[in-house]
Amino acid sequence: MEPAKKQRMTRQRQLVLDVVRAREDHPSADEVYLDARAIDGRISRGTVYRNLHTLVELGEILKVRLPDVDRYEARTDKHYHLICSECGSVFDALLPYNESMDEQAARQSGWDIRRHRTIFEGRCPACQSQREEDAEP
Amino acid sequence: MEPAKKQRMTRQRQLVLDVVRAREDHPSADEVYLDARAIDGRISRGTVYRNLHTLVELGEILKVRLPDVDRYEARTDKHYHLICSECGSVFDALLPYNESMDEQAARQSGWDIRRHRTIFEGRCPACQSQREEDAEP
DNA sequence: ATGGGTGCAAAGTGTTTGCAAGTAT
DNA sequence: ATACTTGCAAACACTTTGCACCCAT
Repeated sequence: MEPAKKQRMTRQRQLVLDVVRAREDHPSADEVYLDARAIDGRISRGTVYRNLHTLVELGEILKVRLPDVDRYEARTDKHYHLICSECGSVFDALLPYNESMDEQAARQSGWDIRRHRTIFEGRCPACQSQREEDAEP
Repeated sequence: MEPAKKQRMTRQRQLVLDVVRAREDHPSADEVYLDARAIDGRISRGTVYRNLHTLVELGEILKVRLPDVDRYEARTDKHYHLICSECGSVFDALLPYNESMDEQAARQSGWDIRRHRTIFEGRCPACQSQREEDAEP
């Protein structure tokens, strides 16, 4: 295992953390960069990417792997996500994390299961109402 | 909605399909390309990517979205996956697809949920035994 | 002081696409 | 004959990285 070097809290790292915490949605790395850039002006994309990784390692934020890009959020407990296949927006699901699925999967497979990640796909309320007209004939 | 043009079954498309069907694991696009290339020699990466997409649309194969790259498989029913965080190998889970989670999520969120995708993360049996020595003290 | 962090820009990775030629129907 | 498909290579989108300088501890 690695020596686990001690991390510093730099101005930039704090800024990245603040930006993620300030957003209710699930910003991509680039969106975090743009927000941070609006405040710092000199911060670079590389720094944002590096700090997002570091903060995930530190357990300060969560990375959500989605079809197109990775997104980040300040909520760090295990939970599920909903993604709208129409507009691409992402929300946290209310449905509680199902621990027993990990036990079941472990028992059946012989794997040492650490966790699972679940993403629900569908249409969000906004996109549903926007499409009331094109129902099947 | 689009006109839905009629697809042709070209030699290359058939080859891509055959290659995915011939593999028990979950090959990436590039792995499919290499297998196909071993048989065709003239097939290009672009063609493999295009045909993987087409075959997914046709429902002939399934795309599995994983952390690093997308992978493909011939099994097309809804099912879960296990990924080993050590060696990266991917397996189908035995655990049955839980339809009621979609209903629950829909009820709670007001979304029109079509499906969910679940990936279990852990260590496969091979990697577990390979590491028996570094147990916690 | 010193080793982790930053900004910059170049390099990677995996995937998509424009185009002229080829081919399934 | 028609229009979908191919091979090629260039273009893309997102992310990582080498390097010299900087700064939190």
